[in-house]
Amino acid sequence: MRKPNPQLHETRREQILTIAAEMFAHQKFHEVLMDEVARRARLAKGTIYNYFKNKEDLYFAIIIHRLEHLLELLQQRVNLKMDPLTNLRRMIIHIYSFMAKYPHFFQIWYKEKGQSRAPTHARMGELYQQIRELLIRVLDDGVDHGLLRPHSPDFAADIILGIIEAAVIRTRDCGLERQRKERLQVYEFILRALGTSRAWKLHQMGYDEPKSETRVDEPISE
Amino acid sequence: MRKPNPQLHETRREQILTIAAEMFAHQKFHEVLMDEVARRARLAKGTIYNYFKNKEDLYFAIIIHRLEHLLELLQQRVNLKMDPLTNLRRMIIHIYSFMAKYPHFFQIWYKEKGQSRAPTHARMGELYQQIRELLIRVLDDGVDHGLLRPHSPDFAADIILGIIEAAVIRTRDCGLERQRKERLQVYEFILRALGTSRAWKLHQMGYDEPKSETRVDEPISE
Amino acid sequence: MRKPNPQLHETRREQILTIAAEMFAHQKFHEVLMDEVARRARLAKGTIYNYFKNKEDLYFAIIIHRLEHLLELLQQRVNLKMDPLTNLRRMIIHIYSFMAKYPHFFQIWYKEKGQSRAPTHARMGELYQQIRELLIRVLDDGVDHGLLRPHSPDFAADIILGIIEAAVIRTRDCGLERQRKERLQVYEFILRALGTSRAWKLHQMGYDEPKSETRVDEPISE
Amino acid sequence: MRKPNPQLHETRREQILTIAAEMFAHQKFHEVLMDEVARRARLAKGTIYNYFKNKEDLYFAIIIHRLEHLLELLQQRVNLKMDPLTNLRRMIIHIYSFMAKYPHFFQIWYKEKGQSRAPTHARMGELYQQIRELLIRVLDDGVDHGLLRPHSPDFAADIILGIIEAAVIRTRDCGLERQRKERLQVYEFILRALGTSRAWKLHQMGYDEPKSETRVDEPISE
DNA sequence: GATGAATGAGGCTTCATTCAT
DNA sequence: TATGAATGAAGCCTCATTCAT
Repeated sequence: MRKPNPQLHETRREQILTIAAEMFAHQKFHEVLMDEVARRARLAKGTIYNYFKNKEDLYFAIIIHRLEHLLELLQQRVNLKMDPLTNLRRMIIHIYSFMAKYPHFFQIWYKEKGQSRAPTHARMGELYQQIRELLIRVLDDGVDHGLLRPHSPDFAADIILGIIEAAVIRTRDCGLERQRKERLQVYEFILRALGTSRAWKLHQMGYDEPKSETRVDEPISE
Repeated sequence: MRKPNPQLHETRREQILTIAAEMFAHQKFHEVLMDEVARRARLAKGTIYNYFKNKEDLYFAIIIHRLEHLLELLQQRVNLKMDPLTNLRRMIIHIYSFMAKYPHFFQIWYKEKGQSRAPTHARMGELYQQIRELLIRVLDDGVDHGLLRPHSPDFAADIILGIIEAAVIRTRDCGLERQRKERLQVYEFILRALGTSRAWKLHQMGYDEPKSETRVDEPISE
Repeated sequence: MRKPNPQLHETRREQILTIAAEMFAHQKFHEVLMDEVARRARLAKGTIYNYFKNKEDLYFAIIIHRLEHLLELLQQRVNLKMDPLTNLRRMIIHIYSFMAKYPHFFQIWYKEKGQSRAPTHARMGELYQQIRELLIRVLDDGVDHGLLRPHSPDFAADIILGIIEAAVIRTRDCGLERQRKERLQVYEFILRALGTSRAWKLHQMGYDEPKSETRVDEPISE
Repeated sequence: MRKPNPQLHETRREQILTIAAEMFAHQKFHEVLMDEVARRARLAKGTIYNYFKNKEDLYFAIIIHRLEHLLELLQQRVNLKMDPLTNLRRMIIHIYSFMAKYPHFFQIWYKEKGQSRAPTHARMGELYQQIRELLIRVLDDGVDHGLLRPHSPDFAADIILGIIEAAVIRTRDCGLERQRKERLQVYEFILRALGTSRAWKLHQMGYDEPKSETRVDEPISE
């Protein structure tokens, strides 16, 4: 018997996750076959079941896995002690980039969100809430600093996420340059809707786009 | 001699459509059983297949059926010779109301939109485009009248639909009063983002909300 | 209520029989749909059931109907007081022509014959036996007249029918001229196998082919 | 680790083939239930589908499997450098024996042959042609050696196969001894029809039946 | 007699999951 | 841990037959 190798185990798990994510994104749940998942992962069917309890478990693991990464990334990039507009901009840019980078994951999430029944998977709901709350804190901070007009932050947060989603779908098949423009357009759209006139001036002067920010265009390492 | 009765045929078809729409909205495709559809429609299993070729056909018939109604409604309510803000407001309000009224249909549509592969059902794509084009014409008209700032109408149309979707999901389980506020909030959010200062003034003076408009709160007869 | 019209009833029945025969000949039993039979007969599905108890009844009715006609024909054409070779020749020619003319019927019969289980339909077995017995009587007569070598008439009868079947299948898609040659070849093959040298000489002198015989090439009226 | 065992796979396939062959021979296609096939094979229903794509595939696999065995056997037993009469005799005897031994298979083949539409299964047509061509070569050889009268070998081949079929059906329920006589009778019938007088003499002297030939009565191992 | 919508038993087939190796 | 043949519950769908009109 081989030594249990947690490293290898995690790698295999991720492989399966990646492959399955692509499949679930393109096909309905019932159209994705465990046989095919195994075949593409170059594993025996039974092996899949060493890593995931069942098909549904695999399905939700995909969403959770990605959401955890996204949350982690956002927590790193957002600093409530910094400029609120920069934070808002980063939220938008990173969520957009993340969704565009993992369209497969995103589409699954997108599908599940539309499902109204009680949180299909508790952990998924939790993560979504955490991302949403981070955005709300950023928005509140903007209001406090007189950069965003007073507004319902709940409403704004949900609508912002909706806008990003719509933008990602729109530019699903576009190149990076086009996507970079799109996410800027999204930011400006939101700034027009929520920002004070001061915020708009600052934006036009480039104060919400520090040089260091340029890194977001780089591939986001997982 | 039993006469063929096309009237009855259409009625039956609609009955099945309504019942199935509810089921597909609450459950995934593979969770909806044709047996159960038949049971709820108080019909024999085989009878369903006299009206729909198969399960998928039934599924897409639901989407198409509702989209046709929505397009018809919008075409009735929007008049390009009238005030552009009123038209925009009506588009938003009616799309929102329609989606809120037929959450089952909406959720199916919402799920299918996320699917990127070639138009699963050509007719569905057609109808979506027609609704989108109507919205674009309204936006262009707004720009021409100096009520909306110059902007990319494609971008704006997709983002507006995304916003409405997000708002509908947010208020999915709320009462009518709450939903009425929500859709107004959506309109104002979009007006802030796209409107000129003149448009905002007109809105605050109520020029974009003629009294006759109140009817949209009434149930939309099918 | 219309007067019951036995004439019309029989006509309808034959129409259905003819159409169904063609279908059963080209497709397996389970591939033939009552829906399709009705459609081709330009009748409602239920109407078929006014003429035939069920699908199997229709199926066997086809075979029986044709076999009755064939037997009747053979009884008319064979006269045991006449030349045995002529009778044998006529048996072969008429069975061949009948099978070639009604390939659909023939193929059904052919399929059923291979089925070993107890006479699927008693009447069908009866008719087959009657045809076979007529052939045996002709063969016996030939032996009695010193035209056929002594042989087992049971064996010969079955083998002759097998030869005719094989020949019909061979020339299934050939023209009338080709088929006329084929059936002559069959007769000669059998005469070589069973005939005495005297029989062969008579055949070559044309004694077994009186002029009146030419009529067999004409369409066989039903 | 469970090794893939191609041997076992083939064995299972043959098991199913054997069981299904019996069922298809006794019942019509639509009367044979896959459930029953599985039950008799002592396998789960789904397992059948690991070996055969569907019911039709299983059906044709039966025919093809048997035809391949028959062709192989004939190729072993026929040697064109040897006496043509012996070869003809062997062809007849082996085809007869094979059909009599595998009546189930034979009946399927018999049924399918009557079907005129384009080769339902290309491989089946191929195999049939190969057997037929082998027989034609034997007949041609006989003519070349002055043992068979000049004749159309196509006609003769088809008629010979038809005769054998008819003989097998006749003796379907008879014992081995009776069948042995029957196939000799078939050979003699054909020799009378096609043979020269020299051939008949050689036959009566036993030159076409070398002692080693008696083995054909032994069970044909599969 | 004619019609054809409705019926529903029962077929074929799928595919997630298990488990002996 | 890995394998993949076997499992069998359960789904979709068909289609012969009925029966109210």
